Amino acid sequence: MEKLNTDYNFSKIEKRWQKFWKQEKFFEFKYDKKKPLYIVDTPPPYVSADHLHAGHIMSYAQAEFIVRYKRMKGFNVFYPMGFDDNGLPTERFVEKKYKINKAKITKPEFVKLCLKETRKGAKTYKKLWDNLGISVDWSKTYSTISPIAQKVSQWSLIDLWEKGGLYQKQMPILWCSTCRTAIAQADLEDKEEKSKLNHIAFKTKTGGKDLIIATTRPELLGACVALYANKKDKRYKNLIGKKAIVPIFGYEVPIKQSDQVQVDKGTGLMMVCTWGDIDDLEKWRNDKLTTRALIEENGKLNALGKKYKGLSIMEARKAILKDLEKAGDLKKQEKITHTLNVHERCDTPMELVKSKQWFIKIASKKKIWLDFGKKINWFPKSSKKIYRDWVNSLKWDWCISRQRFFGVPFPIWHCQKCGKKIFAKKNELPVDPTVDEPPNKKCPECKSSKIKPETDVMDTWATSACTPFLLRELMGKKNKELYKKMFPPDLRPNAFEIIRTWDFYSIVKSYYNLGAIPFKNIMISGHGLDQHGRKFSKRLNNYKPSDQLLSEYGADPIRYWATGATLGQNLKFNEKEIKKGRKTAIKLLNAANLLVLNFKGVRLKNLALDHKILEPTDIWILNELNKSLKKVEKGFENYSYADSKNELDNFFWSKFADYYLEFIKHRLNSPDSSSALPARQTLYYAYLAILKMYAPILPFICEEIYQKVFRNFEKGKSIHIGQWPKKIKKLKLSKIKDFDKFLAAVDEIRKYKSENKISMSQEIDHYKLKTSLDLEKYSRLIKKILKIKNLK
RNA sequence: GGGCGUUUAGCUCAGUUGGUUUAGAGCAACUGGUUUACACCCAGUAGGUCCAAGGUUCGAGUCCUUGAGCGCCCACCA
Repeated sequence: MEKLNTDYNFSKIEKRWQKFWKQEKFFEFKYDKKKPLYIVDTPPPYVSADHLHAGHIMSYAQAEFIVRYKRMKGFNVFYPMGFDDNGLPTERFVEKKYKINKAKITKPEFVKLCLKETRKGAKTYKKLWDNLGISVDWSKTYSTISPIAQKVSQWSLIDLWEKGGLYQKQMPILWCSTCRTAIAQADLEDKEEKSKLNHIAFKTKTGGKDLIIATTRPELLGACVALYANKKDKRYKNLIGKKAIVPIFGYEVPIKQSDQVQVDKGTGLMMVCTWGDIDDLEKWRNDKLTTRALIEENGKLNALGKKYKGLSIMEARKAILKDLEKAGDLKKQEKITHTLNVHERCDTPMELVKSKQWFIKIASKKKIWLDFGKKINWFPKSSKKIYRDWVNSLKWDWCISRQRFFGVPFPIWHCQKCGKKIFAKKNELPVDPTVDEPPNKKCPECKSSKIKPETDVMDTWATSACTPFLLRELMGKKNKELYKKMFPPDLRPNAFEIIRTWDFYSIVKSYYNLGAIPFKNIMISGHGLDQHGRKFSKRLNNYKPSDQLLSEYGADPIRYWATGATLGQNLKFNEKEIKKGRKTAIKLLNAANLLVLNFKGVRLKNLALDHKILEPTDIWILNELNKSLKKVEKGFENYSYADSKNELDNFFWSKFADYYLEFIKHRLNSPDSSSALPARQTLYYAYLAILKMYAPILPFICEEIYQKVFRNFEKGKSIHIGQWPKKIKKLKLSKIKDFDKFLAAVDEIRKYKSENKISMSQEIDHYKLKTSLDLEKYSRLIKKILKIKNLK
């Protein structure tokens, strides 16, 4: 046993064991038939790693407590880390960082930059996770642009096609005119914006009164296809079925009725354009209106816009309003604040544009998604509702094609002659149709060799949603038994905001591709917030970079802070909680030193608990240990690491340190070795159990103490592998039936001394107990512990 | 407008399926303590109309109804 330095030099300690774990490859997965598997499908973070903060630390640490617990429990844990480096988020990051003009850069040049940033980001993350003690198997890393991920992702797509879940169609779709790509419903976000409600006059053919409509989007005037009023509205009742003339553009549109039109909103008369919003789209579909699609994919007005052709949306808005004003048709402008759907990556208001895109059928299968959701265990339970609500709000099929550079290509070619879609062969993946030839180089239908590649790439989620069945590919198919066992994974941990994307899409893909749920359990974490409860953000400048946090406080104390949030709840950054973690580490060191001190010169045999010689105090603490162990286990089993930590703190600080250690000091120091031996046995056993229970939360300090104090007497090479403590059996509980009275007596005397300002170590002559206690049994002990000459 | 979460000590939060005449913890405050593991400690004290109002019950922090504040999500965007 080695004496420990209680100065707590965490950076030295952390580096030492980080190196050791790496050298010994403890976290590398090796298949072992005898051990049960535990597979974790952890979120592949985006590589834009220049803003890592306590929130990232929190959510990954919380899942990792469970990982370490399972590994100690004897599970064969597979915990690889991926990086999500393809698709729009990466492109946006690179564009911003290098201030790229997309028109002036070639695709290969751009992709090269993306890959460069990707590698950099992955490196930053790896360093952070290592420093934080995230026990990832780095030998099995993947990235979503890597060949293996492309292969799985393309396989999934072809499989979807074969199963009828995939289709391509020309229709109005959600479009981002900044990113110049189709987007999905899940990529939208709300944003409040100030705008103007413009009252615009339409004329009727018969030359009656002006018809005033109110709109926030006057630039769409040239796309107006109808006016709508409610038939209950007396003002417009007579107009229904008649026609109105669109100002400036001068063509006629029908005036129709709809119950959806609210009489008291705007002017009660609304214009429908193709397309201004989702409501327009629905009316257009239901009432089979003519199309006058006006906005192009480049976000500009097309020829239908006549003299406004080529103007951007905002330019056209300005110009049209000016012309309306000139003509006297702009009757009124109201300032309003309204909520817009914007693209979450760039804040651009979403447009509806007619375009040919690829879709996965989801809107018609809500019942299946809900059923699958029920088959998965959600922690906390309430997070299942977030999922359910999202499924119920689905309106669109999942548009998975993106008109971008850096992503997984569709493994598809189109025959120019007969229009047949030619898919790559499943065993020849991955392919890039813009580079690779289609199978047999000819259309299988019409034998034409005029074949064009599909140039779209996939939505980044279309790849990351494959991770449940990508993980097993990392191990290869050689071991068929293992391959089969590796799906579905046991745990998916992630934050609540990607339930509607990563989790939902994973369920969709696993349903189509494998007919099964994608994971058995899901734990949902909250956000890390600043001390005022605000999100960490660059703009607010309200966080310290994560590497600075680590070098300032150490990994173990920060991990301790991360246990502070109840599962699924947000957690405010709290320096005091970090300090509490630091104190716990130091207290563990000090307690270990007490142990070392009392084993000095003692022959270290008979360390196993000998139930024949245990005294009531020993039995009591071991029994309390049993109780705490059960609660700590229950906490980890339910992904409630916070409960585990609270129970553990209570046991270690209050019961073990403040009571038990005080109770046995006199025995350890006494020459009466028959009493010292069971105390030593119990001390050794209970302390080691505490250390093991803290290990998932404070991995570094626990390994330090384990290696320096216990390793010579214990079989385990590391505290982290298969070392979870077991319940102590055969305790003679009949001996401690009245022990709570003894504890009450101790409290009573401590209080007496404290209130009378007597030091605990100062001996007092007499004390008469109020607590009724078997004095014959306990008075000797109490006199020793609390220094009393005569006790009654 | 709809939904979800949240509201408990000065602060940060626990409080399992309703159940002991006294609602917990940590931090902060206060009173003490050289107690040879630890002052990064120990003993103790004080501090609460459990957001509000109603209801169910022998019994409500916990269940129901209504309302308010805060946070998030969704819809409306004429």
